[in-house]
Amino acid sequence: MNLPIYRHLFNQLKDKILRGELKPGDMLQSENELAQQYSTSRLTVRKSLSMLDNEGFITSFPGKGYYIIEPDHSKYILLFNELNSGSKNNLYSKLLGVNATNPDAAICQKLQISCNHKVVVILRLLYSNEGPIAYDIKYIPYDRGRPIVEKAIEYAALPDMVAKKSSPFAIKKELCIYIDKSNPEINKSLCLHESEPLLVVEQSLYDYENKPIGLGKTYYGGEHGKIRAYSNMRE
Amino acid sequence: MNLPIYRHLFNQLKDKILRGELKPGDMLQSENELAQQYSTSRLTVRKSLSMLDNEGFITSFPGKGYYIIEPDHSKYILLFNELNSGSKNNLYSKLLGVNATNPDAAICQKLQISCNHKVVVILRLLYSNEGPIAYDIKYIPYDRGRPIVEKAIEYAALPDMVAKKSSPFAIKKELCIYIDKSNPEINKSLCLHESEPLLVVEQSLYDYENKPIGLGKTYYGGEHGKIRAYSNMRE
DNA sequence: AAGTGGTCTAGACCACATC
DNA sequence: ATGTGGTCTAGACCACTTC
Repeated sequence: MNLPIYRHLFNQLKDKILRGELKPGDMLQSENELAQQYSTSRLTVRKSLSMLDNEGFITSFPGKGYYIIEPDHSKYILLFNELNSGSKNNLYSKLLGVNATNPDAAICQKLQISCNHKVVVILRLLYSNEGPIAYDIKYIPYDRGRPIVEKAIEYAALPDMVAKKSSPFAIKKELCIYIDKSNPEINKSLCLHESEPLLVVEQSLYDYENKPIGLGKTYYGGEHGKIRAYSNMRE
Repeated sequence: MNLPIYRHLFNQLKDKILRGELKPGDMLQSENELAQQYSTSRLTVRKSLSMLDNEGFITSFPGKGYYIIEPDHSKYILLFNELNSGSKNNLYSKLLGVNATNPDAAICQKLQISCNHKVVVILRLLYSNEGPIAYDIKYIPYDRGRPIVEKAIEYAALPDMVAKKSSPFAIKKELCIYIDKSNPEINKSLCLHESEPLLVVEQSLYDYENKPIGLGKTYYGGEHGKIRAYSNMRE
């Protein structure tokens, strides 16, 4: 035990919120009142309150006070990495092919390039000990001096393929999850007998000026197509 | 302009990180050094650094210093509300039916209740000006004094239906996205001619003791089955 | 022993909201 | 005029790491 004062106050206030004693819209005591009650300084109280703010429980208005927030129930955290599927099973990756081609119009549009712009296409099969899991395809515009190392191609997730340049923080990502029919190529790789609807996770990567720098599609077969997300409430 | 000092320092450091001048693993200058350089106090420096910490750029180790973090490229933010589909189109809700029944074994298992436990089942159709979007079904265990108001049934999202008791913060959510075939009932509502694979968003709600308090499934027809998520990089 | 971050105090001045 | 939160100072002591 022997928590720091700010931790103690934080826990007490958070508890009141979680138990419903403090409801959305309610105003908290002022910083000075809390400082007196807990026999501490204003800074220590502010530390507790800023933590509650960071975790989405309260906001403050200059000259007015602190208020309990109306929680946003639509927000979820989604963890997605095509090479690390929820860490439930070991996932392996096998390179099926790499080539530089002119992709079709839909891909060109998504990458915001002209149709004669060369694109590196990387095909991979993702599988576990029990068999194939997903068919994975990446499109990376081929330009400037951006080398793609062989090892990266087989064992890297999309962000790590393209984020070599500049900073790994200067990257924006977008995910789109939808249904698409499999094609003969995918059927063969995933051991499907006929064309089936598959769950597709499409990953778009942009640099800091919003220029597309990579596009990935992962087609999950049968029972493997389950994407999960969680509320970000602290443990 | 005239930003506060801590804001100024925060921006400068964040810029260095985004431009790649500071890379993952690099150590920052010490609090005292930064305080001297910016002719300010240690507290002001600490404010900047704690903001960078909160936004996932750096960590600190007592006795050692501050270090740039290896960013987690698998983290996404997913916004889901069955009644507010990305705010692109106005979405309406029509109540198809409400009844209290004993649901099948799969539902009972997910709600962790016995098979003779009554469950309130709510069926809704979600549609826009252009036609039906999704078929929505909720399962809420019927027990204790938890009244469900009529208006809530037609116009509320699942978290708002069940979070009346205690605090709206004391709720854990889980989302699972997968493919399922439509049944005749769904076909009729969504104007489908035959059984089709649909994108399903399954929402599980738990109270603070991890007891299930609600289950929702939303079946999206055709082109409407697109779920998006974004990296949490600021603005 | 010296330097680092973690916690904390006792003040100060400001812009803002309320009355 | 008073109270509120927002910013900031100049100290202090502690536990920790490194040398």
